[in-house]
This record gives sequence, structure tokens and C-alpha cells, in this order.
Amino acid sequence: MREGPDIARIASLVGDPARANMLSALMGGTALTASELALEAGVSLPTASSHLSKLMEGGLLTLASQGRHRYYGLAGPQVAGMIEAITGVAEAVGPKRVRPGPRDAAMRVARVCYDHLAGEQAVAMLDRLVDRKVLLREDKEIRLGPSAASHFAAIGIVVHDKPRRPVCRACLDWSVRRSHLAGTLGAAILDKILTEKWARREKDSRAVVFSPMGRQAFEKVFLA
Amino acid sequence: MREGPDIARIASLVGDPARANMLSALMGGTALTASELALEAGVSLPTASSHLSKLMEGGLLTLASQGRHRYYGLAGPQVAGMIEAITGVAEAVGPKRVRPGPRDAAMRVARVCYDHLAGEQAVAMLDRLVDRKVLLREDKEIRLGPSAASHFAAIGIVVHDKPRRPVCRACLDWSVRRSHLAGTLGAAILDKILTEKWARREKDSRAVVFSPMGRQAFEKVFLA
DNA sequence: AGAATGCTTCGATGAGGAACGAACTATGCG
DNA sequence: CGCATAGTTCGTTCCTCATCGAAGCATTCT
Repeated sequence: MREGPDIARIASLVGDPARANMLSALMGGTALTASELALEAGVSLPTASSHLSKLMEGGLLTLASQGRHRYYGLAGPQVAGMIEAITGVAEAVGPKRVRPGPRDAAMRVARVCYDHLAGEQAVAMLDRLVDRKVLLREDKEIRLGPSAASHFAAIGIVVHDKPRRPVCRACLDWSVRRSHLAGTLGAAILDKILTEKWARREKDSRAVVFSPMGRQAFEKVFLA
Repeated sequence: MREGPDIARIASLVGDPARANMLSALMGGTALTASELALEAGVSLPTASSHLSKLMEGGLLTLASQGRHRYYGLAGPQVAGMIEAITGVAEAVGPKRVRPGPRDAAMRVARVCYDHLAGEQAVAMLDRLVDRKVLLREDKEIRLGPSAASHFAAIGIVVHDKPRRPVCRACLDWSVRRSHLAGTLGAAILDKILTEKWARREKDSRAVVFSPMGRQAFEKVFLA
């Protein structure tokens, strides 16, 4: 019998369909209320509430009470990364994917991963930033290059030098199976993409759809 | 209700304690037989077999049949990465590691792993044997060195040159996270330790407790 | 205050699945 | 061939846990 971290406990939390749906919904990055999550999961409110307390107890969620609303969100990037990893395996071993619908295609191109961008676009972006030595990829770690601060400042992104969480993190992309950029920098970039209206979030999905002009702007700034 | 890859299915496979233990055991990279995995998981053979077919069906394992042995291994790096991710979260949110009890401490020092010795003692022993070039460590494989036969013969251990199962095998130690010696040689050594009464097995546990004199003898022979 | 909304707790029900013993199949050994 | 080892399949038992309705708190609105 082995011991160590109780991985079964965590996995079984994700292993219930209702809870898995809730977690997937929260991968969008926005905190949701119990009722919204109940709807996402397709269960009644009491059932959802029970699931949510289990997820809380398991440390996978955070809770922000605002008046009579209680907003549940993922506990952190590490949890998000775990969900992505599981999603990747599910995708890979998943039974003969029926033809991916248009929404799946959009998801593959660009989607929200917790608080940063994922998908082919995101992977390409990280590749290019590393190519240009703005970022330095070291094994599994990503660090800022010497020119990083000025580079991002020119775009209008301030890179905090002492954030609570890492500026850069590699996050494995389930659709491309290569890393994309997470961390505060990844979050800031996604924020820019959305506030500049280069892209908009698909309703009720994690997909991020670029406008033709937005794509051009994005490519000019990040893929040049 | 959401669709997409069935993450709950995958997570629930990992979510059973027995299966989680098996997968953790396989994280060492070496494929293991059903009986070994049953032991690791602390369940009976039929139960283990049932779990293994579920893991196979879920696509998390590969199977290599060799004669009447069936070696199960992780399906690939992606699966390993997922386990790592889950382990990371479990570690992070895991309840304030309670101080390991006396029996746990004993387990950490020396315990039975299927039919050979594991724990700090076993890891130290393998290190020393490799140092002295009695055994040769090649990547994940372990082979007999030129002096091995005479060396073990002197101790009273006959090394079969054509055994049914490998003479040497590396087995990852969960407490030390390094390899110890398995295979028929590992089994023979454990046998010697017990028949010489250097140590006795703790009742109803995998722990192996050395007597003061037994420890001296063991160290003289294997750690000199 | 009273009513309405958002959510949790309680209790009962039911289904899934984890467990093992016993019997069966397959491979290897003498 | 018969015996031993490795593993699977079958059938049964048992228990966990997901589910929902009803009732109970809590917060805000009027």
C-alpha cells in the first residue's frame, strides 16, 4: 500500500460528471454562482450545493461571498493546469472523436484557459516570443528575457517584477500538446486582447474568436 | 450541460484508491505484473485484475504479454503528466502532512516490496553495489557486473544465469524516490536477510525491522 | 415588517461499483 | 500428462455516494 499525497481523493472529486462539468465551466476563468453551476452541470440546486462544498473541502475552489451571491472560482492556476492535463488525456484516448464541430475548431484555435489564452494562437505566440528572445524557455520553466520589460511596455503591458504568482508559467495545451504562456503575463496579454477588442469570447464557451482586424493586430504585435 | 472530452471518465478512473496506487506505482516507468500491482494497491488479485481492465479500457495503460506474465505500463508521457499534475494538486491542498507515525518511519527505512527489500536501506544497498561495480546501472536498467557472480556466491547467494524473470530490476521507491533492487536477485537478498534472521517482518505490515546485530551484519555485507 | 431571492442542510431513496471467493483459462515445468 | 503459477471471469455482497424534495437560513428589496 502506498501513501503520499492523496491523489485518489483529488481525482475522485473531478471524477463525478456533475463536478467535472462545473470545473470545466470554471475553466473560463470567471467565477460563477451556485445556480449557474447547477445549470451547467445539469443538476438540481441542492445537488450542486453538495458538490460545491465537496470541491471546497477538497481545496479545488475558492469562494467569494458578495451579498447574497456566492461566487465560486478555481482555487488557482495549478488546479487549472490539472484540469487541462486531464482534458488532454480524455481528448487523446477519447473514443473516435466524431467530426469536430465548428465550435471545437474555434476552441482549437484560441480559447480561454483559466485567465490566459490557450490554443494554436497561444502556442504560436509563445514560440515567437521565445524565438525573439523576449522570453527564455528553460526546460519546463519560462523566464523573462532582458528585453522583456521594454518590449511589453511598448505594447502597453506592465510586467510586475514582484507579483504574488509567477510572471510566466508554461501550461500544456491539450489541443496542440505543446506549451503556451500562463502566469500574470499570460493573463495580462489575454486582458489586452479582450480590452482592445481584437477578439471576443464566444457565449457559453471557452472559445475566443478573433475579428479579422483583431487577428492582424495580434499577429503584428505578437507574431511579427 | 457541456460536452467535449469526457474528463469525468478519466478522472474517475484515477479516483479510486486502488487504481490510484497502481498508477502511482507505474509512475516509476517500469511495467509491472498484475500481482505486483495488486500488492501495491493492497487488494486481491481478482480485484486488481478488474481495475486493470478498466484502466486498459480507459486507455491509460498498455499491456505487454510475455509468456504467462502480463506487464502493465502507463500508456504514455501524457498520462504520466496528468498523474503528475494531479499529484501536484494533491500535494498542495493535501492536509498538513501529519507526522509519520512509528510504523510509517519503519516502513520508510525498510519494507517488503512484493518479494524484495525497499526503503532507505534498500536504496542505499543498490547505490553501494553500483558504486562497487558489482552491478551496473544503465539508464533504467540494471545488469550484473563481471564480479557479480563471485561476489554473491561468497555471501551464499546463487545468481541464476537464466531465470524466468529478470535477475535485476529497478523499482522506484516511494519514500526515497530513487530506485532499489528488484528481480530474482532482490528476492534472494531479502530471503537471505530473513533466513539469517537479520530482520523480521512486522506483523500485518510491509515493514521490515532489523535487529541491532542484524543491521551490523547487513551493513558489513552490503554497505561496506 | 413581510416577501422574494439565493443557497444550504436534512432525510430518504436508489444505483453504481468495489470487494472477494470460487471457478475457469492459459502458460510453463518436470 | 499432471502440477504449479499467473491471470481472468463470474456471482454475490455490501457500502458509498449522487440525487432530489422539503424545510431551514440568510440577505436584499419594497
